[in-house]
Amino acid sequence: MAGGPKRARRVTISDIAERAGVSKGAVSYALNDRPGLSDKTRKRILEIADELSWYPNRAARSLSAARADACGLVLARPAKTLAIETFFMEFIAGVESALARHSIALTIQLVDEPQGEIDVYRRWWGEHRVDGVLLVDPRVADPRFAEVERLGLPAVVVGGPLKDSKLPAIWHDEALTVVEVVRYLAALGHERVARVAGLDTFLHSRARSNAFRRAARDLALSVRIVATDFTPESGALATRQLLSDPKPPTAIVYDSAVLGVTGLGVAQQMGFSVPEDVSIVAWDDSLICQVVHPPLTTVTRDIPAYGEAAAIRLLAEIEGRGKGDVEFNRGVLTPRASTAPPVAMPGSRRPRRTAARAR
Amino acid sequence: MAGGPKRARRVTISDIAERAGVSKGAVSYALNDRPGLSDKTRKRILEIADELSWYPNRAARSLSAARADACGLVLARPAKTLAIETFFMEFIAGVESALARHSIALTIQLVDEPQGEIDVYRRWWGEHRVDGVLLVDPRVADPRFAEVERLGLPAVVVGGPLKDSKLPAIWHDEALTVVEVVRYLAALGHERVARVAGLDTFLHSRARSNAFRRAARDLALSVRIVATDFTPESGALATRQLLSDPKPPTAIVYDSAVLGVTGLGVAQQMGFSVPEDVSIVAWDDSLICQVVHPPLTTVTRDIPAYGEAAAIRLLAEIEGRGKGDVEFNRGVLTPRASTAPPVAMPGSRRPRRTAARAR
DNA sequence: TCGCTTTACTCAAACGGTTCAGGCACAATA
DNA sequence: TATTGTGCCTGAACCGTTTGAGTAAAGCGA
Repeated sequence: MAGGPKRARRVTISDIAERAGVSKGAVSYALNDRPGLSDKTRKRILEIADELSWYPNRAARSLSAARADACGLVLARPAKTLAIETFFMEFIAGVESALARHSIALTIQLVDEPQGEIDVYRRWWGEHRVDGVLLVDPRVADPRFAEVERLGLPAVVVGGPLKDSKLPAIWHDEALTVVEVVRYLAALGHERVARVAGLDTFLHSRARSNAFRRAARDLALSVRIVATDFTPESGALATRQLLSDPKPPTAIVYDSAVLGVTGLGVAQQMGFSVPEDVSIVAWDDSLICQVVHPPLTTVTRDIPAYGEAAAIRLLAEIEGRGKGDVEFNRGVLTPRASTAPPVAMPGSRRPRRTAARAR
Repeated sequence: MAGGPKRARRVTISDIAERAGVSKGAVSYALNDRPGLSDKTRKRILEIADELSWYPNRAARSLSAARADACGLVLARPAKTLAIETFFMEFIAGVESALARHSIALTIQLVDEPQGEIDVYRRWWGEHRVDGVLLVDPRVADPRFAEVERLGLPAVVVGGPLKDSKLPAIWHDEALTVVEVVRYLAALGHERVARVAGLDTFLHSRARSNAFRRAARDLALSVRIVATDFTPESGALATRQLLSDPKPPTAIVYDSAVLGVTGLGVAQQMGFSVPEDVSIVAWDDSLICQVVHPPLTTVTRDIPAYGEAAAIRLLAEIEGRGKGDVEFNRGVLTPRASTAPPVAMPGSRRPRRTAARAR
């Protein structure tokens, strides 16, 4: 009671019915564009609804329609890496724009660990809080898929396709893009390429690593892959490892924008000039890749559009008109100044230092 | 019908009542820990509920309790800048963690323009979709406040305090932090300082600008302020403007991490050495500030904690036990390598170039 | 034994929509 | 004229939960 804001009683269809001198049922028909009313009455009801600025009570509607008019997204990455990875914010923006068109809300929850994610799905579905969910960051032997199927909770996996689950997925061909990148580096003349990968338990990261190794071997390039946990710290470490090698790679492909930018910094700090001594490619583009010097060559995807497509597929799934996986446009290479032909340094152990930074 | 997932009928309190041989009312009392039941019956009911893995149907509960058990957050910045600013993701993480403890969902919507934001509030409140909202990025003469008050929608403004509205706000003392930063730069020996501000319509940005100007004048420093729209492009432009001056500032304070990193890049590209020729401070910290070279001196705030406090205040407001504004810990200066005493260059028009980049 | 309180429940009405089976008036048809 | 529609609308049940009113039985003091 202590001085909370006054809550005006909100308008219901009964108010409209009373005012229009008809029954609740008639009002419902009018508001939902269903047949069985004369145009005159329909128009009058709609006008009154508008005049009273009526909005349907979602709880009431959900209760009888058994729909929540909301979709869910659980993010299970540590808050620290979530924030610096622009992927998710862009993805959410895309999902949102698709859902908003259908007046469907997006409910978000952040959790610490994968098991917590499953608990959220159970609760959400049990409470009828969501009609469906998007599963991101599919993992190897991911326990979420079986649980979601068991619950009967409509879901779309972002990334895939999945071999061990019948859940629909939206994905794009990572392998083709990887081949494009490796071929590009080979064409520039690179013979020793490396990849700083993300978590090897993530399907997409693993798929890229496999494709990378294969593509490099096909082109007879020497290849090294170092795994990270997507944190800048681990990316810096990986870069140091790679560049400390007696024969360091002349091109490094990073699995995210953050890793790429971090790697660039470390390389420059170690006295390597980019792109002269080492070329750098980052996987997802982000404005941060464009403002560093040199700007990074990246693999660019339209992430908001990806999110939008995922949401559209989920809505189809919820309405029971789902039909298999969706293949999305693959990422394409956007060359910038961080990649160039390697400067030959036959036999030399020490990198050329064009812009040495004092200790 | 076309092959959508099968939906198992979900458990209701009637099922529990039947199984326990009691009425629905009794079940409700047991599940809500209300008096009027013997311990034995209560225990039995709870066991059955657990066994059937029952979850309360939120729609039904909302309908009778007139609560939505959800809070809303509308983000009205362009998707592009939203994604690169880590502030919001961190903020959301904090909000989320507080709400999750009360099993309250967070509903997010992105809109293009401020008017759309108001429409969303109207709809959300009309539909009983949320119990309250957090208003971010308060502006000068912000139309949202009056509308939210008119609706009676519980809200907490993030940033403030507000002069022209009775809405509760959570804020921290920008002026004190600004003074700390300016004093620090003055103590290092800087005599010409500049600020690359965000949108001047944002209250927090304006507050910082005012405090900045005053603090610099108090210390007899020459001061320049350039406004941006928070995009990297506008930050780059502002930096170029400032550094093209015959007597360029020897220290620039940027209003965001993105602006700061962009500014650093531009400065270095223009042949200015950081921190020798120009010191750089960025307003919010982010890992990206730490991985560039040199790492940026920043104003650090605990943003997740800020979000958490905002959510807690909002919950209080919703329950009608609100009590004025909340003052949060102000940001503190975290000095890193991007700030140092300026290198004197008496009369020289050209900056010293310690690490000139070609062209 | 009676009256009174307490305990432990039941019952039914909300909450705000949707939906379906009528019903009434009027027109068309046989 | 009787029958059959048809258009337009009403009334009531229903979705799953909360909640206040009602009640039967038990407990208790006198």
